[in-house]
Amino acid sequence: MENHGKAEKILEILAQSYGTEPWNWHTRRNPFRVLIGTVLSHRTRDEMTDAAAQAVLARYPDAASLADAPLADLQDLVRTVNFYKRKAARIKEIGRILVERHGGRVPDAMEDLLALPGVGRKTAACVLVYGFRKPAVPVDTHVHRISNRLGLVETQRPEATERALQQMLPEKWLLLVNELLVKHGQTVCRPRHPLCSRCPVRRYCHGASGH
DNA sequence: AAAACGGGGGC
DNA sequence: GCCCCAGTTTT
Repeated sequence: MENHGKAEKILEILAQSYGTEPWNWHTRRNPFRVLIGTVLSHRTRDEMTDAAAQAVLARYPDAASLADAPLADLQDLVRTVNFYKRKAARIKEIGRILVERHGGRVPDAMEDLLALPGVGRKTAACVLVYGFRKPAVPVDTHVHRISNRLGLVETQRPEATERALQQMLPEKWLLLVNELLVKHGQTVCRPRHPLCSRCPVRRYCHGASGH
């Protein structure tokens, strides 16, 4: 209610500050690309992830080819991302499961996505909203922290933040809320030592430090 | 609820 | 050298 308008206002300001350019593996409505790119991105800076994701997807553009990829080649292609050995095995296994259980395609149900190795709610939400344009909110540590700091939610668990944001936000913002809050979280509203004096939405913020 | 996983870039 | 990072899984 009160927060509906507030959330939208905040996102409008952040969109002006940071732009609305989507992350590159989100640019196509391709659930497979979104899935693989997002799994590779876990706990890894996006500039490290991008080249790896592009390389994998260029050589293995679908589930069937990924399932048959040599593990050593996958490891080599994704060597720049964090947890690369585990992730190489995971995306190969994801390919195998997609072929075996889903006809080689990415499922569009949260429950099916969560059954894939290395896929939690955040990754599943990315696939749903970026890949399928279905309503979902990817909540990572930035989104959770900033939503609380701004007083949009008062939640302990990310899943509660996810539900609240999805209810609060008009559909047009679902594609952008994650990227805008992540960008804000990386540059200004950092986990420690936030740069509140430079914050474009500080007048909405409950947790501003140093006034 | 907290720890483990696990590695390269930036300061 | 130390600290950080678009999470997920396991204890």
